[in-house]
Amino acid sequence: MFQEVNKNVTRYYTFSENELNTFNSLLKPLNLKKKTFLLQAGEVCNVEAFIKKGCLMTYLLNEEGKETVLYFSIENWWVSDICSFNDQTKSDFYIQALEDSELLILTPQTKEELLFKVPNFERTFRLMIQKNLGVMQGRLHSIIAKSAETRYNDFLKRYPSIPQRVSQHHIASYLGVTPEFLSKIRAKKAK
Amino acid sequence: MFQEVNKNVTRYYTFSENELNTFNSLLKPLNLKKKTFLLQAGEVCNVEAFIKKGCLMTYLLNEEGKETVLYFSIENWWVSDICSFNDQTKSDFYIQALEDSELLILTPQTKEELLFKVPNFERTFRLMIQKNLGVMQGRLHSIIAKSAETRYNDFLKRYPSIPQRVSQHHIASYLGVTPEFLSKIRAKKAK
DNA sequence: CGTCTATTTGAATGTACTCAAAAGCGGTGG
DNA sequence: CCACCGCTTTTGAGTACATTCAAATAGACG
Repeated sequence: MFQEVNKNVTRYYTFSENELNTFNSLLKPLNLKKKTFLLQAGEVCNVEAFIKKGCLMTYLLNEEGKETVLYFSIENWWVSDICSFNDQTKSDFYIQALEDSELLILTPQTKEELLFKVPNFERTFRLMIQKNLGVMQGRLHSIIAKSAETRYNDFLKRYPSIPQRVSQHHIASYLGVTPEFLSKIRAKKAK
Repeated sequence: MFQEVNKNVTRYYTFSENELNTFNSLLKPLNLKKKTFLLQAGEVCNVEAFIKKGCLMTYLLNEEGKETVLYFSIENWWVSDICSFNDQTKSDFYIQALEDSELLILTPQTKEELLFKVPNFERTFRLMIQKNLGVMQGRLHSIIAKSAETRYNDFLKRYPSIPQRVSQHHIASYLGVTPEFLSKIRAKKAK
Protein backbone atom coordinates (compact mmCIF):
# COMPACT_ATOMS: atom_id res chain seq x y z
CA MET A 1 0.00 0.00 0.00
CA PHE A 2 2.61 2.55 1.05
CA GLN A 3 5.70 1.04 -0.48
CA GLU A 4 5.93 3.42 -3.44
CA VAL A 5 5.12 6.58 -1.55
CA ASN A 6 7.62 5.74 1.15
CA LYS A 7 10.27 5.14 -1.43
CA ASN A 8 9.38 8.46 -2.99
CA VAL A 9 9.73 10.57 0.16
CA THR A 10 12.86 8.69 1.20
CA ARG A 11 14.65 10.08 -1.86
CA TYR A 12 15.20 13.29 0.05
CA TYR A 13 15.71 12.18 3.64
CA THR A 14 15.93 8.80 5.36
CA PHE A 15 12.97 8.68 7.69
CA SER A 16 12.74 6.15 10.50
CA GLU A 17 10.19 3.38 10.35
CA ASN A 18 8.28 5.17 13.03
CA GLU A 19 8.17 8.40 11.08
CA LEU A 20 7.02 6.59 7.97
CA ASN A 21 4.25 4.93 9.97
CA THR A 22 3.08 8.31 11.17
CA PHE A 23 3.18 9.55 7.57
CA ASN A 24 1.25 6.57 6.27
CA SER A 25 -1.42 6.83 8.94
CA LEU A 26 -2.17 10.35 7.71
CA LEU A 27 -2.56 9.41 4.04
CA LYS A 28 -6.06 8.72 2.75
CA PRO A 29 -6.66 6.60 -0.34
CA LEU A 30 -8.73 8.19 -3.08
CA ASN A 31 -9.76 6.55 -6.34
CA LEU A 32 -10.63 8.68 -9.33
CA LYS A 33 -12.47 7.41 -12.37
CA LYS A 34 -11.20 8.42 -15.78
CA LYS A 35 -12.33 11.91 -16.84
CA THR A 36 -13.31 12.97 -13.31
CA PHE A 37 -11.73 15.94 -11.60
CA LEU A 38 -9.49 16.14 -8.57
CA LEU A 39 -9.83 19.92 -8.74
CA GLN A 40 -11.74 22.44 -10.82
CA ALA A 41 -11.06 26.12 -11.38
CA GLY A 42 -12.79 28.26 -8.75
CA GLU A 43 -12.41 25.67 -6.04
CA VAL A 44 -9.82 25.69 -3.28
CA CYS A 45 -7.35 22.84 -3.65
CA ASN A 46 -7.56 20.70 -0.57
CA VAL A 47 -5.37 17.81 -1.60
CA GLU A 48 -1.79 17.00 -2.17
CA ALA A 49 -1.97 13.67 -3.93
CA PHE A 50 0.59 10.96 -4.53
CA ILE A 51 -0.22 8.87 -7.59
CA LYS A 52 0.01 5.14 -6.93
CA LYS A 53 -1.50 4.29 -10.26
CA GLY A 54 -2.95 6.22 -13.14
CA CYS A 55 -2.40 9.43 -15.02
CA LEU A 56 -3.69 12.96 -14.52
CA MET A 57 -3.27 16.31 -16.18
CA THR A 58 -3.27 19.81 -14.78
CA TYR A 59 -4.52 22.49 -17.14
CA LEU A 60 -6.07 25.91 -17.36
CA LEU A 61 -8.68 27.43 -19.65
CA ASN A 62 -8.41 31.02 -20.81
CA GLU A 63 -11.34 33.33 -21.57
CA GLU A 64 -11.82 31.86 -25.05
CA GLY A 65 -11.80 28.33 -23.68
CA LYS A 66 -8.33 27.49 -24.94
CA GLU A 67 -6.71 24.75 -22.88
CA THR A 68 -3.11 24.94 -21.62
CA VAL A 69 -1.65 21.80 -20.07
CA LEU A 70 0.84 22.61 -17.34
CA TYR A 71 1.56 19.07 -16.17
CA PHE A 72 1.04 15.44 -16.92
CA SER A 73 1.39 13.40 -13.75
CA ILE A 74 1.85 9.65 -13.56
CA GLU A 75 2.79 6.95 -11.07
CA ASN A 76 5.11 8.04 -8.27
CA TRP A 77 4.55 11.74 -8.79
CA TRP A 78 2.68 14.17 -6.62
CA VAL A 79 -0.06 16.37 -7.99
CA SER A 80 -1.72 19.44 -6.48
CA ASP A 81 -2.20 23.15 -6.91
CA ILE A 82 0.25 23.86 -4.16
CA CYS A 83 -0.41 27.62 -4.12
CA SER A 84 -4.14 27.19 -3.69
CA PHE A 85 -3.57 24.42 -1.17
CA ASN A 86 -1.23 26.51 0.87
CA ASP A 87 -2.98 29.87 0.83
CA GLN A 88 -6.48 28.39 0.66
CA THR A 89 -7.22 30.61 -2.31
CA LYS A 90 -9.33 29.73 -5.33
CA SER A 91 -7.44 27.78 -7.96
CA ASP A 92 -7.25 28.54 -11.68
CA PHE A 93 -6.46 24.93 -12.47
CA TYR A 94 -8.30 21.83 -13.49
CA ILE A 95 -6.77 18.54 -12.42
CA GLN A 96 -8.38 15.69 -14.28
CA ALA A 97 -7.82 11.94 -14.36
CA LEU A 98 -6.90 10.72 -17.85
CA GLU A 99 -7.10 7.11 -16.61
CA ASP A 100 -8.70 5.44 -13.62
CA SER A 101 -6.29 6.48 -10.88
CA GLU A 102 -5.41 5.49 -7.33
CA LEU A 103 -4.18 8.31 -5.14
CA LEU A 104 -2.97 8.80 -1.61
CA ILE A 105 -3.87 12.22 -0.35
CA LEU A 106 -2.90 14.73 2.26
CA THR A 107 -5.25 17.54 3.24
CA PRO A 108 -4.20 20.86 4.79
CA GLN A 109 -5.04 19.33 8.17
CA THR A 110 -3.17 16.07 7.77
CA LYS A 111 -0.21 17.86 6.20
CA GLU A 112 0.02 20.21 9.16
CA GLU A 113 -0.23 17.28 11.52
CA LEU A 114 2.51 15.51 9.62
CA LEU A 115 4.79 18.55 9.73
CA PHE A 116 4.11 18.91 13.43
CA LYS A 117 4.84 15.28 14.22
CA VAL A 118 7.68 14.80 11.75
CA PRO A 119 9.24 18.21 11.15
CA ASN A 120 11.78 16.76 8.75
CA PHE A 121 9.01 16.50 6.19
CA GLU A 122 9.24 20.25 5.88
CA ARG A 123 12.57 19.79 4.12
CA THR A 124 11.23 16.98 1.97
CA PHE A 125 8.39 19.14 0.71
CA ARG A 126 10.77 21.99 0.09
CA LEU A 127 13.03 19.78 -2.00
CA MET A 128 10.09 18.39 -3.94
CA ILE A 129 8.95 21.88 -4.88
CA GLN A 130 12.49 22.86 -5.72
CA LYS A 131 12.72 20.01 -8.22
CA ASN A 132 9.42 21.08 -9.65
CA LEU A 133 10.66 24.64 -10.01
CA GLY A 134 13.69 23.34 -11.89
CA VAL A 135 11.41 21.51 -14.30
CA MET A 136 9.34 24.64 -14.89
CA GLN A 137 12.42 26.74 -15.54
CA GLY A 138 13.49 24.19 -18.13
CA ARG A 139 10.10 24.27 -19.80
CA LEU A 140 10.03 28.04 -19.95
CA HIS A 141 13.45 28.02 -21.54
CA SER A 142 12.49 25.41 -24.08
CA ILE A 143 9.33 27.18 -25.12
CA ILE A 144 11.08 30.52 -25.48
CA ALA A 145 14.25 29.28 -27.15
CA LYS A 146 13.31 26.19 -29.13
CA SER A 147 11.12 25.31 -32.09
CA ALA A 148 7.98 23.22 -31.68
CA GLU A 149 9.69 20.32 -33.44
CA THR A 150 12.60 20.35 -30.99
CA ARG A 151 10.26 20.60 -28.03
CA TYR A 152 8.35 17.57 -29.26
CA ASN A 153 11.52 15.53 -29.70
CA ASP A 154 12.76 16.55 -26.25
CA PHE A 155 9.40 15.58 -24.79
CA LEU A 156 9.51 12.13 -26.41
CA LYS A 157 13.00 11.55 -25.08
CA ARG A 158 12.22 12.76 -21.59
CA TYR A 159 8.80 11.20 -21.10
CA PRO A 160 8.70 8.22 -23.46
CA SER A 161 5.76 6.61 -21.68
CA ILE A 162 3.42 9.59 -21.81
CA PRO A 163 2.58 9.65 -25.54
CA GLN A 164 1.23 6.13 -25.29
CA ARG A 165 -1.19 7.18 -22.61
CA VAL A 166 -2.25 10.67 -23.60
CA SER A 167 -4.02 12.03 -26.69
CA GLN A 168 -2.10 14.19 -29.12
CA HIS A 169 -4.56 16.93 -28.50
CA HIS A 170 -3.29 17.17 -24.92
CA ILE A 171 0.37 16.75 -25.83
CA ALA A 172 0.02 19.59 -28.32
CA SER A 173 -1.39 21.78 -25.59
CA TYR A 174 1.47 20.84 -23.27
CA LEU A 175 3.98 21.76 -25.97
CA GLY A 176 2.20 25.01 -26.73
CA VAL A 177 1.10 24.23 -30.30
CA THR A 178 -2.18 23.34 -32.02
CA PRO A 179 -3.08 19.66 -32.52
CA GLU A 180 -2.99 20.21 -36.29
CA PHE A 181 0.53 21.49 -36.18
CA LEU A 182 1.72 18.66 -33.95
CA SER A 183 0.25 16.26 -36.48
CA LYS A 184 2.32 17.94 -39.20
CA ILE A 185 5.46 17.65 -37.10
CA ARG A 186 4.78 13.93 -36.74
CA ALA A 187 4.13 13.52 -40.45
CA LYS A 188 7.45 15.17 -41.21
CA LYS A 189 9.30 12.90 -38.74
CA ALA A 190 7.67 9.77 -40.19
CA LYS A 191 9.16 10.14 -43.65
CA MET B 1 21.22 46.93 7.50
CA PHE B 2 18.88 44.01 8.06
CA GLN B 3 15.58 45.82 8.20
CA GLU B 4 14.39 44.90 4.72
CA VAL B 5 15.50 41.29 4.78
CA ASN B 6 13.91 40.76 8.18
CA LYS B 7 10.67 42.24 6.93
CA ASN B 8 10.89 39.94 3.94
CA VAL B 9 11.29 36.69 5.85
CA THR B 10 8.69 37.76 8.41
CA ARG B 11 6.04 37.68 5.69
CA TYR B 12 5.85 33.93 6.13
CA TYR B 13 6.43 33.39 9.82
CA THR B 14 6.90 35.69 12.79
CA PHE B 15 10.39 35.02 14.04
CA SER B 16 11.54 36.14 17.47
CA GLU B 17 14.13 38.88 17.83
CA ASN B 18 16.61 36.23 18.84
CA GLU B 19 15.96 34.15 15.77
CA LEU B 20 16.31 37.17 13.54
CA ASN B 21 19.63 38.00 15.18
CA THR B 22 20.87 34.50 14.46
CA PHE B 23 19.69 34.91 10.88
CA ASN B 24 21.37 38.27 10.48
CA SER B 25 24.64 37.07 11.93
CA LEU B 26 24.83 34.45 9.17
CA LEU B 27 24.24 36.86 6.30
CA LYS B 28 27.29 38.25 4.49
CA PRO B 29 27.14 41.50 2.56
CA LEU B 30 28.26 41.36 -1.05
CA ASN B 31 28.43 44.28 -3.45
CA LEU B 32 28.31 43.67 -7.17
CA LYS B 33 29.30 46.22 -9.78
CA LYS B 34 27.06 46.66 -12.78
CA LYS B 35 27.63 44.02 -15.48
CA THR B 36 29.49 41.65 -13.16
CA PHE B 37 28.27 38.13 -12.52
CA LEU B 38 26.96 36.53 -9.36
CA LEU B 39 26.99 33.21 -11.20
CA GLN B 40 28.08 31.94 -14.60
CA ALA B 41 27.04 28.80 -16.45
CA GLY B 42 29.26 25.87 -15.58
CA GLU B 43 29.84 27.04 -12.01
CA VAL B 44 28.12 25.69 -8.93
CA CYS B 45 25.83 28.27 -7.36
CA ASN B 46 27.05 28.93 -3.83
CA VAL B 47 24.84 31.83 -2.91
CA GLU B 48 21.29 32.58 -2.07
CA ALA B 49 21.18 36.33 -2.22
CA PHE B 50 18.72 38.88 -0.89
CA ILE B 51 18.79 42.11 -2.86
CA LYS B 52 19.00 45.19 -0.65
CA LYS B 53 19.57 47.46 -3.59
CA GLY B 54 20.02 47.02 -7.29
CA CYS B 55 18.77 44.87 -10.12
CA LEU B 56 19.93 41.55 -11.54
CA MET B 57 18.86 39.21 -14.27
CA THR B 58 19.04 35.44 -14.54
CA TYR B 59 19.40 34.12 -18.07
CA LEU B 60 20.61 31.20 -20.13
CA LEU B 61 22.37 30.98 -23.46
CA ASN B 62 21.56 28.21 -25.92
CA GLU B 63 24.01 26.64 -28.36
CA GLU B 64 23.61 29.46 -30.88
CA GLY B 65 24.17 32.07 -28.20
CA LYS B 66 20.55 33.14 -27.96
CA GLU B 67 19.75 34.63 -24.57
CA THR B 68 16.65 33.72 -22.57
CA VAL B 69 15.88 35.81 -19.49
CA LEU B 70 14.20 33.76 -16.79
CA TYR B 71 14.05 36.41 -14.08
CA PHE B 72 14.57 40.03 -13.34
CA SER B 73 15.25 40.51 -9.64
CA ILE B 74 15.10 43.78 -7.76
CA GLU B 75 15.06 45.12 -4.21
CA ASN B 76 13.54 42.82 -1.61
CA TRP B 77 13.70 39.71 -3.77
CA TRP B 78 15.96 36.73 -3.46
CA VAL B 79 18.06 35.48 -6.33
CA SER B 80 19.87 32.18 -6.79
CA ASP B 81 19.97 29.05 -8.86
CA ILE B 82 18.35 27.09 -6.12
CA CYS B 83 18.76 23.71 -7.85
CA SER B 84 22.48 24.14 -8.34
CA PHE B 85 22.82 25.56 -4.84
CA ASN B 86 21.02 22.66 -3.30
CA ASP B 87 22.47 19.75 -5.24
CA GLN B 88 25.86 21.38 -5.73
CA THR B 89 25.61 20.68 -9.45
CA LYS B 90 26.83 22.89 -12.28
CA SER B 91 24.42 25.63 -13.18
CA ASP B 92 23.15 26.50 -16.66
CA PHE B 93 22.41 30.06 -15.60
CA TYR B 94 24.09 33.40 -15.68
CA ILE B 95 23.11 35.82 -12.94
CA GLN B 96 24.32 39.28 -13.77
CA ALA B 97 24.00 42.66 -12.11
CA LEU B 98 22.23 45.19 -14.34
CA GLU B 99 22.98 47.93 -11.80
CA ASP B 100 25.46 48.27 -8.96
CA SER B 101 23.85 46.02 -6.37
CA GLU B 102 24.05 45.38 -2.65
CA LEU B 103 23.30 41.83 -1.61
CA LEU B 104 23.10 39.82 1.58
CA ILE B 105 24.09 36.26 0.96
CA LEU B 106 23.72 32.82 2.42
CA THR B 107 26.08 30.02 1.43
CA PRO B 108 25.29 26.30 1.65
CA GLN B 109 27.13 26.30 4.98
CA THR B 110 25.43 29.32 6.52
CA LYS B 111 22.05 28.17 5.23
CA GLU B 112 22.49 24.77 6.85
CA GLU B 113 23.57 26.45 10.07
CA LEU B 114 20.52 28.69 9.92
CA LEU B 115 18.18 25.76 9.37
CA PHE B 116 19.84 23.91 12.23
CA LYS B 117 19.60 26.81 14.64
CA VAL B 118 16.21 28.11 13.50
CA PRO B 119 14.33 25.17 11.98
CA ASN B 120 11.33 27.34 11.22
CA PHE B 121 13.29 28.83 8.36
CA GLU B 122 12.75 25.56 6.57
CA ARG B 123 9.11 26.52 6.15
CA THR B 124 9.95 30.04 5.12
CA PHE B 125 12.21 28.80 2.34
CA ARG B 126 9.57 26.33 1.26
CA LEU B 127 6.96 29.05 1.00
CA MET B 128 9.32 31.33 -0.88
CA ILE B 129 9.94 28.64 -3.48
CA GLN B 130 6.25 27.88 -3.64
CA LYS B 131 5.51 31.50 -4.52
CA ASN B 132 8.21 31.35 -7.14
CA LEU B 133 6.70 28.21 -8.61
CA GLY B 134 3.35 29.98 -8.84
CA VAL B 135 4.98 32.81 -10.76
CA MET B 136 6.61 30.37 -13.18
CA GLN B 137 3.34 28.55 -13.77
CA GLY B 138 1.76 31.87 -14.62
CA ARG B 139 4.54 32.73 -17.05
CA LEU B 140 4.32 29.40 -18.80
CA HIS B 141 0.61 29.86 -19.19
CA SER B 142 0.97 33.37 -20.55
CA ILE B 143 3.62 32.43 -23.09
CA ILE B 144 1.61 29.45 -24.31
CA ALA B 145 -1.79 31.07 -24.36
CA LYS B 146 -1.27 34.78 -25.02
CA SER B 147 0.06 36.98 -27.79
CA ALA B 148 3.31 38.88 -27.41
CA GLU B 149 1.38 42.13 -27.20
CA THR B 150 -0.74 40.87 -24.32
CA ARG B 151 2.31 39.52 -22.52
CA TYR B 152 3.99 42.89 -22.81
CA ASN B 153 0.97 44.73 -21.44
CA ASP B 154 0.68 42.26 -18.57
CA PHE B 155 4.36 42.72 -17.85
CA LEU B 156 4.03 46.51 -17.71
CA LYS B 157 1.10 46.23 -15.36
CA ARG B 158 2.73 43.72 -13.08
CA TYR B 159 6.24 45.14 -12.95
CA PRO B 160 5.87 48.84 -13.75
CA SER B 161 9.28 49.73 -12.36
CA ILE B 162 11.30 47.24 -14.39
CA PRO B 163 11.06 48.80 -17.86
CA GLN B 164 12.65 52.00 -16.52
CA ARG B 165 15.68 50.06 -15.34
CA VAL B 166 16.18 47.39 -17.95
CA SER B 167 16.94 47.58 -21.68
CA GLN B 168 14.28 46.54 -24.18
CA HIS B 169 16.63 43.95 -25.49
CA HIS B 170 16.40 42.13 -22.15
CA ILE B 171 12.68 42.68 -21.75
CA ALA B 172 12.13 41.21 -25.21
CA SER B 173 14.08 38.14 -24.18
CA TYR B 174 12.05 37.84 -20.97
CA LEU B 175 8.84 38.01 -23.00
CA GLY B 176 10.13 35.51 -25.55
CA VAL B 177 10.22 37.81 -28.59
CA THR B 178 12.92 39.56 -30.60
CA PRO B 179 13.90 43.14 -29.70
CA GLU B 180 12.71 44.27 -33.14
CA PHE B 181 9.27 42.86 -32.61
CA LEU B 182 8.97 44.39 -29.15
CA SER B 183 9.83 47.70 -30.72
CA LYS B 184 6.98 47.23 -33.18
CA ILE B 185 4.57 46.40 -30.38
CA ARG B 186 5.59 49.62 -28.66
CA ALA B 187 5.22 51.64 -31.86
CA LYS B 188 1.70 50.28 -32.29
CA LYS B 189 0.76 51.14 -28.69
CA ALA B 190 2.15 54.66 -29.02
CA LYS B 191 -0.28 55.74 -31.70
C1' DC C 1 31.60 66.29 -30.21
C1' DG C 2 32.35 61.78 -31.71
C1' DT C 3 31.84 56.97 -30.83
C1' DC C 4 29.43 53.11 -29.33
C1' DT C 5 25.31 50.88 -28.25
C1' DA C 6 20.29 50.64 -28.18
C1' DT C 7 16.15 51.29 -30.60
C1' DT C 8 13.34 51.88 -34.66
C1' DT C 9 11.81 51.02 -39.31
C1' DG C 10 11.04 48.29 -43.49
C1' DA C 11 10.92 44.37 -46.64
C1' DA C 12 11.12 39.59 -47.24
C1' DT C 13 10.56 35.20 -45.02
C1' DG C 14 9.11 31.48 -41.99
C1' DT C 15 6.83 29.21 -38.40
C1' DA C 16 2.75 28.17 -36.60
C1' DC C 17 -2.43 29.05 -36.72
C1' DT C 18 -7.30 28.82 -38.52
C1' DC C 19 -10.81 26.68 -40.78
C1' DA C 20 -12.69 22.99 -43.38
C1' DA C 21 -12.82 18.50 -44.87
C1' DA C 22 -11.20 13.78 -45.21
C1' DA C 23 -9.32 9.70 -43.24
C1' DG C 24 -8.45 6.56 -39.45
C1' DC C 25 -9.69 4.10 -35.34
C1' DG C 26 -12.16 2.02 -31.45
C1' DG C 27 -16.18 0.58 -29.46
C1' DT C 28 -21.04 -1.06 -29.81
C1' DG C 29 -24.95 -3.35 -31.47
C1' DG C 30 -27.33 -5.86 -34.93
C1' DC D 1 -18.36 -10.53 -37.95
C1' DC D 2 -19.14 -6.41 -39.93
C1' DA D 3 -21.51 -1.95 -40.21
C1' DC D 4 -22.08 2.25 -38.11
C1' DC D 5 -21.21 6.02 -34.94
C1' DG D 6 -18.35 9.25 -32.51
C1' DC D 7 -13.98 10.88 -31.65
C1' DT D 8 -9.12 11.60 -32.87
C1' DT D 9 -5.81 12.49 -36.21
C1' DT D 10 -4.38 13.92 -40.72
C1' DT D 11 -4.22 16.85 -44.77
C1' DG D 12 -4.54 21.16 -47.35
C1' DA D 13 -5.17 26.02 -48.44
C1' DG D 14 -5.06 30.50 -46.91
C1' DT D 15 -3.58 33.65 -43.23
C1' DA D 16 -1.38 35.88 -39.25
C1' DC D 17 2.01 36.58 -36.00
C1' DA D 18 6.65 36.88 -35.29
C1' DT D 19 11.53 36.49 -37.17
C1' DT D 20 15.57 37.73 -39.93
C1' DC D 21 18.48 40.82 -42.01
C1' DA D 22 19.81 45.36 -43.22
C1' DA D 23 19.88 50.08 -42.65
C1' DA D 24 18.58 54.40 -40.43
C1' DT D 25 17.93 56.96 -36.23
C1' DA D 26 18.25 58.03 -31.49
C1' DG D 27 20.50 58.08 -27.07
C1' DA D 28 24.23 57.56 -23.67
C1' DC D 29 28.76 58.36 -22.23
C1' DG D 30 33.45 59.73 -22.09
